[in-house]
Amino acid sequence: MTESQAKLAPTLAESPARTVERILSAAARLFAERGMAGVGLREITAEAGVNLAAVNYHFGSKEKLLEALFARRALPITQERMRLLGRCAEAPGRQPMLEQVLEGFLRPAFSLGREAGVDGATFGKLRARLSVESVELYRRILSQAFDASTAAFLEAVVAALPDLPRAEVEWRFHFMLGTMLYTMADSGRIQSITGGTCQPSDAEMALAKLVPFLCAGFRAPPTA
Amino acid sequence: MTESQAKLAPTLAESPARTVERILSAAARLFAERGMAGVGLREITAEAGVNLAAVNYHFGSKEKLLEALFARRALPITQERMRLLGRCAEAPGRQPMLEQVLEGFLRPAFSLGREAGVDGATFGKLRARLSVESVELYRRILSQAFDASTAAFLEAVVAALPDLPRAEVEWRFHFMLGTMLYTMADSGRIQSITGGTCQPSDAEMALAKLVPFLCAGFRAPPTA
DNA sequence: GTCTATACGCGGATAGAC
DNA sequence: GTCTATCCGCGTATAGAC
Repeated sequence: MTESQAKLAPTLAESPARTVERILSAAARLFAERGMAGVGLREITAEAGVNLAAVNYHFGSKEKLLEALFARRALPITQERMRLLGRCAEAPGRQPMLEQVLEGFLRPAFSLGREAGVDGATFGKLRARLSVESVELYRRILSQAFDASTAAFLEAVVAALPDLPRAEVEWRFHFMLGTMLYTMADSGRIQSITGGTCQPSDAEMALAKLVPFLCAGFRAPPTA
Repeated sequence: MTESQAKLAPTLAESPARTVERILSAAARLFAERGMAGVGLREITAEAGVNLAAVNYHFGSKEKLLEALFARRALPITQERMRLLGRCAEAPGRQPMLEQVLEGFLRPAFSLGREAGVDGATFGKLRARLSVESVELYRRILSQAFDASTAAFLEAVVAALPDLPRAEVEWRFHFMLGTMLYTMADSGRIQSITGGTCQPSDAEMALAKLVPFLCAGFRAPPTA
């Protein structure tokens, strides 16, 4: 707390007063690995090396802890998304507009979030789980974190496909969310079916396969 | 249990000895609505009108109950899938092979499972939730229920796209699973973003939008 | 302000009475 | 076969140490 502590901080110290960070870090990893219901506060606090009650003191509840964790991780993703969207432009030598927009939407989701010891893929799993739940709290968390930037991308796709009715674009955008989230979830199903030749955990490969697939789908003729 | 009971069964009876059925029915509805962690055994047994311990007596555990429930619901889906796959054929006046195969795969998932008071959509939500979890038990349940029929459909898609490398087909098949499961989950995200014009809960509409989108994606040129 | 020890109520699970 | 009583671990709340 005081400056003297910071000055004297030993190399191998327990990093006192960083309780909040330690909890967030442990919770991020454990929630993402085993889900909200699969891990208890006692395990989180043990891993973080703090007292059980610290979670409720600093965050208020297990759910609020998730909320805090999520807000922190989602921000860099949406920021990077908006930055990439701003860079999209029709120009000779560049990819078509639709490809640029989809890549701008998908890449941050796959590659970002590597802070505080939890990589982006792990956070992606947590996000994918929350995304299929119908718990009101989870829907609120996701809405708050992603709706604004996602809506901006939907508009960009609508603009990139002027001949497609808006309703059609919305359906296909919904399908895109499905492919994105299911790939982030890395459920192991496709490996189970094929024997492991296809590895959704390879983010760069997933992007390379996903963007052309989705663009072709978006460009299909409108449904009768 | 005995024949005499069946003969004398009163119209409004508590249906004794149908305890197992009553539990399965209640659990199917509640699990699908609020997820595995969101509902307790006390609520399930109360709804079923049976004693708390009956679940553990008849099934062994909450997880085993889920397993039993899932096996029962998945079977009609895979059976219908295989029946439709057998009917797929290249013929004048019919849709192209790929469209037939995808429709055969997707339609039973969206429309089937209406037994014991729980409609297909509700079961679909449960299925979608399990599908993004990394709990070993859930993976085993899904594998056991769906791997065989799914593998058969993967082969059919490979055959319908002879110019596409197998690895490419596998990636796209994986993407298809994502669109299917996310649509079944009916997460409310697309409604939240668009204001509700697109309704994934409309199974017939979802199929009509999904099949052309996916076929176009499958038919995209192979990735470099 | 931070953190700890401790207690309460509820969850799934189980042993044993009937 | 069925039910009651009980167990242990969970999230949570709080009193008080530092």
